[in-house]
Amino acid sequence: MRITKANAAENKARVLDEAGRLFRARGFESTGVADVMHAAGLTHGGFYNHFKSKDDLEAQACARIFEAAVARVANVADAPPAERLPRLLDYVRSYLSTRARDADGARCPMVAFGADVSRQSANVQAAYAEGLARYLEALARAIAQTRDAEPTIAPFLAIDMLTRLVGALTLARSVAKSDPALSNQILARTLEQVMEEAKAHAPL
Amino acid sequence: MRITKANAAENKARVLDEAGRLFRARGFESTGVADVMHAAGLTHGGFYNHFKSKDDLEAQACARIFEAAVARVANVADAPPAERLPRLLDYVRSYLSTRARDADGARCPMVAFGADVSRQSANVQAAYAEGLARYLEALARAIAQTRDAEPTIAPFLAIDMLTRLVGALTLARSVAKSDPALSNQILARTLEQVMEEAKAHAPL
DNA sequence: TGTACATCAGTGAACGCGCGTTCACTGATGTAC
DNA sequence: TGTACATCAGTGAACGCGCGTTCACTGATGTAC
Repeated sequence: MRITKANAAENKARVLDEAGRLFRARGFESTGVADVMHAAGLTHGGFYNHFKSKDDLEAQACARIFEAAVARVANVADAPPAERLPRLLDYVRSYLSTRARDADGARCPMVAFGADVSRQSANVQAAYAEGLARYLEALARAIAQTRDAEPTIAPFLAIDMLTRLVGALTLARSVAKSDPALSNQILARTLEQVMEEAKAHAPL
Repeated sequence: MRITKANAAENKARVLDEAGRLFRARGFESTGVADVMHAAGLTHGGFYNHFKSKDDLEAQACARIFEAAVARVANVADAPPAERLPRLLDYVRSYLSTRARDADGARCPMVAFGADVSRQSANVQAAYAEGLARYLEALARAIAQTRDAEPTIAPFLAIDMLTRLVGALTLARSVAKSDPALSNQILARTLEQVMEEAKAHAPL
């Protein structure tokens, strides 16, 4: 039963969304092609009408996830001037919240895939690296706009902030079930430090 | 052909070492029980003489890896006073080196397993959480000894340092092949920042 | 605009293959006398 | 100390099972006239 071109495109988009969700929640290795297709309401046989291989799906899903992440950061930079710092702080608060930690899969691809990307194919690594570069640019732009001057150091400040966010959320998630007190401590301490740093050089 | 008790214990230790190496290089899911046994020079059938399940192996390997990591950090704290700060700086330099980044598997279990621990069984998570707690204690002790006073904030400083180390090495490893320039930048920037922070409050 | 045919997204069964786990067997070690 | 037997670490084949991928088939859509 052939289907409208538009319908097929919708189906592919739904498959990519479900893949992004499942890959982040269970990892690449533990998520089957059939799982993804069924989550999208399809049977698994049709998978290869849309993707060359599971690898191809991983790479495309990766790119899509980063697009969303970059859009969220761009939302900070694109705000009216007075809103920028508050939005940046909101972003950090949300990133390091217990709610984000306790979600089934990490929203942030760096936290969800971190250790696994370097074990995937070159395709996936390329999609990931391009996504991360874009993400860091967006973050640098957002940070630059919450500061008076020194736009040249913004890329470094973006690295500083991102390493702390990724490290803290990764560690907090990894011990969340077995040592919730330590997990909370890691989140709280890092939130405090990152917020302080973000506000330190903000314009009045 | 039965074997000496001592020999059997040696074999188990060798299996655990190989498991630690392979799990860190390929991840839990992509490392088979048979791979581990063959790496240790044994056939896979005997696996269940030593371990209840693959899960059990993962948990024991995790514990063993953290032991080694804690020992390396304790080596800083146990040094003669004048050697402590230099050793701490050496530890950080080595942790954030391109050599550590380019190794097949990350030596640090937080970087190697980060995202995956929360997908493993409760056993593995418990072993991991206990290991991380011990590691942070050792790091706090090392940091406290390179500072004049304020021993109460050492645990927080340990969290600060560890989140940066883990975040930076994770990110640097994930883009090492596709964007080496960015990868180097992340390592270099974080090294600079962490070193500065470590030296800032050191006694003269 | 209407008709006839080719296309192709989706279906469901089937294929190899690798994995975790089990099992019958071996024979030197450990132990009870 | 020596002997006889039970133990058990290691072997290699076998078991299910789930996975990525392939395939023959379906039938509505898209297209050429």
